[in-house]
Amino acid sequence: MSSKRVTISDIAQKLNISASTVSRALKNHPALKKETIKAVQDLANKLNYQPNLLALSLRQKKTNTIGVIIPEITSHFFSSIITGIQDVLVNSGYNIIICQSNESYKEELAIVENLLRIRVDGVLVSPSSRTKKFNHFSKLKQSGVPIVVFDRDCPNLEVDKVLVDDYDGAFQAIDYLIKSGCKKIAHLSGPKNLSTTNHRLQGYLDALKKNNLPVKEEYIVHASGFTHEEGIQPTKTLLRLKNPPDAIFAINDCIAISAMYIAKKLDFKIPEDISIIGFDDEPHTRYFKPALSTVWQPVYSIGMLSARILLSHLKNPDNTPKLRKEIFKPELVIRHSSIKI
Amino acid sequence: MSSKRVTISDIAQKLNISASTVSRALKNHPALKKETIKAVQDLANKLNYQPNLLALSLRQKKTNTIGVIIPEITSHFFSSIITGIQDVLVNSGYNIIICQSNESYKEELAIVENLLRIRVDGVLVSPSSRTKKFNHFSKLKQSGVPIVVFDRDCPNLEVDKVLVDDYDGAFQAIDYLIKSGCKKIAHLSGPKNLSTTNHRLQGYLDALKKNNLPVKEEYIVHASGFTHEEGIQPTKTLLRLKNPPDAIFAINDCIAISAMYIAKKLDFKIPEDISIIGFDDEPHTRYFKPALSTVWQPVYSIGMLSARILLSHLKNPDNTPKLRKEIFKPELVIRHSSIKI
DNA sequence: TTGTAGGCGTTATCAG
DNA sequence: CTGATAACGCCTACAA
Repeated sequence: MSSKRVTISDIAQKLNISASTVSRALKNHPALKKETIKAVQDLANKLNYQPNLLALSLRQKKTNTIGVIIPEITSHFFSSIITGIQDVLVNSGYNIIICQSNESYKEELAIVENLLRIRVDGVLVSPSSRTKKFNHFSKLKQSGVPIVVFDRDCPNLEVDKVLVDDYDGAFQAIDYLIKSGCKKIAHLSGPKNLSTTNHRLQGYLDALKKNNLPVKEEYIVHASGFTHEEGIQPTKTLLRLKNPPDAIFAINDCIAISAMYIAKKLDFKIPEDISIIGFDDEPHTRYFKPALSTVWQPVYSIGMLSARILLSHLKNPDNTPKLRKEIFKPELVIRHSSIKI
Repeated sequence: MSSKRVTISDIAQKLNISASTVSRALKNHPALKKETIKAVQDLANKLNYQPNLLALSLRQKKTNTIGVIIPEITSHFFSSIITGIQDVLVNSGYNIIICQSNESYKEELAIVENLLRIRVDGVLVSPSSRTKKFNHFSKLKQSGVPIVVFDRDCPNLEVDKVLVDDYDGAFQAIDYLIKSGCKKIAHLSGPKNLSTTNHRLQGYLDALKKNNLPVKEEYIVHASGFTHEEGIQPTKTLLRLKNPPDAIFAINDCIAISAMYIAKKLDFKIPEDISIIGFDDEPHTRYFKPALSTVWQPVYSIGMLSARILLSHLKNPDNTPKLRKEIFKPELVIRHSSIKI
């Protein structure tokens, strides 16, 4: 930061008036003489005056900055949510600090400390998959920083939440697979103890139950993360079973794509031999051969709504309305990697 | 931001000492009595004291905040660069404000104004594809804010730059295609007047020339952007030519994937009838069938180096070493969407 | 219509 | 070893 930036008192001096007059002139205070206002604004422009938001923040105890904590930014899922968040918040004059936890609880803790120090006005967070305690978030809340949790739930944490009905998304997918004739449906699940993982697993289980299909332990395999690489081994485990599945429901599209890749390598025909359904509807997926069936989530809306809810808190800081828990419905998108009903 | 946050003077009062003593105790000033230090730190912990970085920034004229301007965050390319940037900067105690221009010059202008106002210590920028004048960046520089431009060049702007040898990447790809026997090579180019677009186009042209192949105007089609959708129509234009190409070099992977998609639809066999090569090496591409040949760029390194160069300026604010222009070499990755040599 | 004074939270400087 | 003071840039209640 340069030290030679022009300030209000610089302008005041040159004009032989007081700093407060300059301050008022800059915001067109009605009680000022028009000439004064004009003189000040002209000089301000000429000198390229930029208000120092730092000083303003300090005075107003308000930084107009929001912290956003996500597991990682390179996934299309989270970066799309961020776009939704930014579109709302930037338009309301807020700055956004995006922080990646890299799925690490420890980094998440450090991030929260930092956000506290820089005095963000609010926080939007999707916790890491390794986060089991949420005290750090409670701490934020206790310090008066409103929080909205999105996508991944923090059970028992009493804050506003914007989630997706993962249970329903999974249920729809499995129900469809069964109706299309699949009987041996496997689930490439995600990291354990994550709300999204759990809910999708439960949807899977209940859909089987409802259709009187047995649950086979060996058909449920957990990937340790959400990348392609992490999908390879679990898929192999599944397809090398003596009695391999005739359908795979994957925790997300990357894993589903790995599954397609391995399935083809092992000479399974998709969808004749095996149906595959993913989750997220990433932009690439429709261009695969066969085009991937998947469960679409309203990513952009998730971001927007989370931001809007946070905004509403920032506007009425005092009143504590009852907790909001918004749940979006996902939609099954059937393409060609699963048999049509 | 809560008003009930504990400050240095809160601690001072409770301990009946002065604020300056507390300030010193908090940073283990050697001249203080150990008991004082302990008392202060204990109380600080107990009260969950968090230093107000705002006040610090105001005083030190230094915000420890860096602005990053990119066209959009949802592309894997830019989000990976950001990760490289963050890994370097966060470790050095900086906060990062990520701003999306959405490929709009106007938004870029607004972003620069804002960054100036919040007094960022430095800026990393990859300009929008519609930016033709760089006065706003000069203004930043004149205000004493160091800038590093990455990936997309700003011709005639005298700042440090971290670029990729796009010319070479294109040249390698075309040369390979020619050596593999392709004779009618088309180029799905990108938005005009972008440095990366121009350099890749030039590499394409020169590789043809070097190999004594004629340049056909109709084989050069510009996509208006970098998304799948924007690749569809240009590909159709190309493949419906009376004399369609036997190879397509696409400006990026998304466009290349669209090209593969359309080519298959129109019954071109890949790579027998037509070879396709993309640019970027996005993670999905290797899982396509056929796996996409492409040009890899060291995204993470681009981010890291840009951040490091910026850091070096922040550490020695006075001396103006001569401009750095670092150029990474891309690498051709041959998979199955192009004929092997 | 404009100026003065005080304060937001912190730390460097000078005193004691 | 510790305290008082001033300053970073801005705004606002109060005064004139």
